Amino acid sequence: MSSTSPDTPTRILQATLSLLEKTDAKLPTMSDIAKASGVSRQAVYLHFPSRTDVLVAATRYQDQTNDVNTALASSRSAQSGIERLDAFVTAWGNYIPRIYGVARAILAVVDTDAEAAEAWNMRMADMREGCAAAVQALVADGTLPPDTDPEQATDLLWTLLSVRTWENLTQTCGWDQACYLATVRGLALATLGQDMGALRDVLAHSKDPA
Amino acid sequence: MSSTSPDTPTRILQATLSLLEKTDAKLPTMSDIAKASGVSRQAVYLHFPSRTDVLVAATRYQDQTNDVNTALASSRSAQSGIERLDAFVTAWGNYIPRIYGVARAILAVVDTDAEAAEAWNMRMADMREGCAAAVQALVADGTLPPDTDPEQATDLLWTLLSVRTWENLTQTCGWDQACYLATVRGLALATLGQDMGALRDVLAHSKDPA
DNA sequence: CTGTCAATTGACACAGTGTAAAGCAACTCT
DNA sequence: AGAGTTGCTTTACACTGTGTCAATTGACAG
Repeated sequence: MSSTSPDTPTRILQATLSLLEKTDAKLPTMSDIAKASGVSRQAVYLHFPSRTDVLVAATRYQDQTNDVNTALASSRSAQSGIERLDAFVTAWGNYIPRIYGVARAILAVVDTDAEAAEAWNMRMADMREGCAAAVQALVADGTLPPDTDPEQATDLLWTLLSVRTWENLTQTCGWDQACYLATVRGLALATLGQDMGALRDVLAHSKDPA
Repeated sequence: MSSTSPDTPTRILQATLSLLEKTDAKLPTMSDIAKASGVSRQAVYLHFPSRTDVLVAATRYQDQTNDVNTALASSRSAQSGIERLDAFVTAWGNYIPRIYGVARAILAVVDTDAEAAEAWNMRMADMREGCAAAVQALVADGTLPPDTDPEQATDLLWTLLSVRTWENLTQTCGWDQACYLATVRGLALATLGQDMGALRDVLAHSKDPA
């Protein structure tokens, strides 16, 4: 299937992704995208009505080729709530670096572009469902601390796992991925899992953040 | 002193702040700023070389009039490390809503504008010193969990107190400020303070997040 | 041979930033 | 009072980037 070159829309998306993945800050213009795709600038408009649409389509294409859901599915098969939480945190935490280049581009235009904001919010809503499911599993186990509102716990987990948090710790503070992951796992379990014994078991085969 | 109208640069900054504080998303253009300041667009360029400079100067002006340092100073007079941490988290957590409008504007251009990024990073570096000082106070008390690297604890606290985290919880998730503050205080203390007894004391006169 | 489709070229409108220059009104200095 | 200075205005322009439009080309299918 890679023998014959893919159709133009696909080539544009692939070129856009490759542009976004090189982290040299500057966001690509339509001309950049066209040049990288090997087509004229107008040809891009033939397939995507606006720059935002290209970016949004690129994220969808990436999600599709990376198959997020498969990555996150493993957490659904976990036994206990704690294990499920940990599996979800781990899966998502390891997925973020793969999407960061594109996420950065979208996030940069989210403040000014309603359509981009919409697209990003939908994507994050999907992820939030994973958080909600993990919290529900904790509730079912009775592992969530009794004075904790599930809704609020979901918000908290969702914030902890946000791309911004990942960005802050790994990009700005310079943590490596392993350290990020260990910390975030520990934090999620410490915050949402009251059963400290189970917590210790899960953390046992995980390196310490330090 | 408010009897005579302030000089033009000041009026521009004040007008910019008032534009930024109405949270109707769209960032003001130079024309918007000029109009709101009651001067011509070119007059703005007479005092500030670029749009970014206006935004940056506006944040400085705001910090100056709000006197951040005074607000954060209270944390320095705290007795124990735990109390100091809590005072710092509370002071900063309550300061964020006051600067959010402007912060949003700066953050929106940070991804595309190196100068804005520089200005924002400096501002956040100041805040980070407060985090570092609070962590140091914990270290001095021996209250920081023994396996925790102070540097890393600072990063974590800094991330927890980031504007993005505040934005996520209060703006996107719709938490009210009291709820945000209670949660963040609890999280900071639970994560960085190992002395659970002292923690409970501090949390005693604070409403529960729920 | 003729349509049709994909893409190209070139031109244009529009918004927003930033530069430049000429003019104008008020204030100060001596 | 005259001269210069300061602060601002008006007008014009260059430049970048987005998005639209129309005419043209090349290839392929019926």
